[in-house]
Parts: sequence; structure tokens; C-alpha cells
Amino acid sequence: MIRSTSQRRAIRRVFEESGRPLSPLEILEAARDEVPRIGIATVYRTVKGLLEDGWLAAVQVPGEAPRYEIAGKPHHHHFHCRSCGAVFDVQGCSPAIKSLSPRGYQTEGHDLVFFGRCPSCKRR
Amino acid sequence: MIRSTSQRRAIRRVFEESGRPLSPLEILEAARDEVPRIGIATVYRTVKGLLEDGWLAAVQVPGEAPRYEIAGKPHHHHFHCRSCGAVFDVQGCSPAIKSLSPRGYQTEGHDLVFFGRCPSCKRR
DNA sequence: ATCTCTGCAAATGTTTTGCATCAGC
DNA sequence: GCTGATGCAAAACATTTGCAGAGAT
Repeated sequence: MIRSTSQRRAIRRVFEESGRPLSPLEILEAARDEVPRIGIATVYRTVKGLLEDGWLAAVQVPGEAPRYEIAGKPHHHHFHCRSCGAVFDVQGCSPAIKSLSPRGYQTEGHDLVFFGRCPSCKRR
Repeated sequence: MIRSTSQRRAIRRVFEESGRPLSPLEILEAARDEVPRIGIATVYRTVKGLLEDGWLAAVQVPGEAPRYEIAGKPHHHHFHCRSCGAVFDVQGCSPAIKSLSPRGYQTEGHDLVFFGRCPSCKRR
């Protein structure tokens, strides 16, 4: 990740403008608004680089393709809408979670994902 | 899932004898001890059928291939060892988790995965 | 004997890689 | 002008599917 190219600038902008985790395909489509000839391989390569740089963090939701979001946000969790498939951020954590970590293991962290229906799918 | 075949009996036995979630490849290898010519397609087809029957439940750990375990266990969470890659069951839950679910969403459940090092990897 | 299930191989979908060319520095 | 980055296409994986034959009922 040495050079600043139009593709990399476009991908970074996509994340800055989207408030939620994105899949590689979502990134590709959004980036094409700015750089129409960008290829999927560049998206994967750039995401990998941004992960190594610590600029992006992976968001893995059970049963879904991996998504990515800007790193460095305060610790938070995610909500997966099983109706529309989108993933949203959920603020807050509880010390009670840490107390659930199993004895004898060296726990480095946790992932918590809620699932159900998001506000707009709920109404239907 | 109408007929009882040696392949299906073998796959069920593999789950009954393993106390932890298994990936399709782990299932294949263990089942081959009993039915050497079993193919990966049969594993996928059988897992799918057992999921539909409610006999198996999917266990998705961030960044890992899907794993499966016998369904109907009491609600529990998982621990993912980032050193050896194995996944273990973690007993217990806290009502504090439910209180974290976001307002405005219809929450149907949650997945909680701890990660770090398992007891045997911890020592090294 | 029927009809489901299986293994194999091909198809599909996703992510990675090789390589010639392009473009940032 | 170097050399890293890109696009394309092929390769590498994981999972699913088509089909003819095997096996359960």
C-alpha cells in the first residue's frame, strides 16, 4: 500500500461515505461510480492491504459473506437483518459478557451479533 | 432424508462422538473411517438434510468455514482458538446480553463467539 | 421392482494469482 | 525510468448439481 491511486482513493471514499459494513461486491459497485474500469481483484487486493494497515476491520456475520468497515471505531456489535440481509452497527457492550468467557481459556476478545428484522423490514 | 444408509449412519455417529462443532471436511475425514468411499457431496447433502430436519445446527465463527453441531443443546456460545483453529462450546448466557439489543429492531436471537487461545495452545 | 441415495465429474460462485501493461513517484 | 499497482484471464478453492448406477425398502 505504497502508492495513492485513483482506485484506492475511491475505495476509501466508499467506506467513508457508507455508515455500515460492506461486502467486496458492494465495494466494487460503489467504487465503479468513480472508477468504472476497476476490477474485483483490485477490490480484494486493496481490502487485504487496508486490513493489514489496520484501516479496515472485518465484520463476519454467521452465514453471510465477509464484510468490512473502517477500523478504530469504539468497540461495538452488529445486527443482521434476516429479511433484507443488511448489517448494522449496534452501540454498547456489557462487562457481563466478559464474565461469561470460559475458565482455562485465554480470551482475547469476543464478537456479538444480534439477528432479527431491521426497523424497515419489521413493518412489513 | 427418507432412507437409512450407511453413509448417513456414519455421519450421525461422527457428530455423536465429537463433542464440538465440525466442518464438512472434518466430517468427511471422520466418516471415512467407517465408510471409506463416501464422497464430499454426500456430506454436504446429508448436512443439509439434517439441518432441515432440525437434527443439526450451524455454527458460524467469524473468518472460518461453517461448522455444524447436534441441535437441541441448551443455549450456549462458542470459543474459537486462533492458534489451532478449533471451536469449542462455552456454557452459559447472561440476561445482560438481551438488554444490549438495539431499540427499534426486532431481535430474534444472538450469536456470541469468544476468541483467543484454548487451554492446550495457551501453554506454548 | 421401485425410487431414493450415492459417487463421480462437471458446473457454479467466490477469492487468489500470474502476467503484461499502466501510472505514481 | 523504475517499480508498484491494475485489469484481465486463468487458477485455486469451496459448494452445488446432473446423471447413471447402487442399494434400501
